[in-house]
Amino acid sequence: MPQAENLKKSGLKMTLPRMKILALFESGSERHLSAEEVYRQLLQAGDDVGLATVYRVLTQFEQAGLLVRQHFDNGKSVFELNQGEHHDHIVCLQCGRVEEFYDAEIEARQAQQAAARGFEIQGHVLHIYANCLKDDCPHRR
Amino acid sequence: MPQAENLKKSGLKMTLPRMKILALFESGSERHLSAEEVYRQLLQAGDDVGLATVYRVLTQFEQAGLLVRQHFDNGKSVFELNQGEHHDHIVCLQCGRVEEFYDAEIEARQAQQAAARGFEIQGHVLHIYANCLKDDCPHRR
DNA sequence: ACGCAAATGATAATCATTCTCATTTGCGTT
DNA sequence: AACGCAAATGAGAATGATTATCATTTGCGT
Repeated sequence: MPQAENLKKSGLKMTLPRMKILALFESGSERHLSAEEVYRQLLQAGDDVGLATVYRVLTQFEQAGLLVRQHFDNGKSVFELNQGEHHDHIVCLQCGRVEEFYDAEIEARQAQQAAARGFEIQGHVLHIYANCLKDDCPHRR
Repeated sequence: MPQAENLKKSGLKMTLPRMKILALFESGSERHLSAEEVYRQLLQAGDDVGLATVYRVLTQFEQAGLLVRQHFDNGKSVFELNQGEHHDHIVCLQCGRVEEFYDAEIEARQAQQAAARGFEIQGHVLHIYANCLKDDCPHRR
């Protein structure tokens, strides 16, 4: 029961809502979920959780390092399982496809830029917006 | 009167609130302003504008390409004059201070990463979140 | 100067998220 | 296996940023 282990390590009790929420991400039909989506999926599954709890738990999981939060330009944010390695996102403007990438040089340069200005870097967001050239992507302009 | 030209080109009437708001950015004591900050500065200057108008006008200016909007992870967004050249942002999580930077290597790497995955890059968002070490920055939470 | 669509300002509404607090629950201890 | 209590929860109120509504005002072409 790996999620239980993770909860314990984070100093969080193994409560029903927490297990359910973590299970949602780990069963992972969808990798990225907003708080509202988590809430709706739990309700549909017949679980009686409060929206406040969903927000609380997601935030705790983020702080515990179990989840990573992504804020998008439209003001919404989604969570995804933290699978260890940091990555950035490239998003297709046409079809919404999301791919992940990691570039050590980019990471290093960011650290340099921050340090050079007297900032202690806490994190960053790098979203590349693009058009993908996949066959099933609707390429109208 | 360059701002008047810009307004006309955008199909927007040359109204008092719009001139005032644009002038704020062009006189540019501060480069990045939130809607709330624009509102407060106008009130302080004795101009009687409504907050709704500020939001409306900022959005219109963004659509007209006069301003660029930056969404930050803390939920706030700021506007800055669109001066053509691209740059990224580093934001202090404590005091909200914003600085700009540009790193050619980061830009080049992004292009590579996108191309390697078959994406035609259209744009990107790179926000570094950090704590600044300035004296007037409230380092309590 | 006239008229009318466009723009404004005051306020209500919305949306995502956080807070409050009375009740419930997990879990270490008997 | 029941007890006790801090931690966690759920319902709803509160918040903060932004958007919508609508009666009044204003820019600007005639």
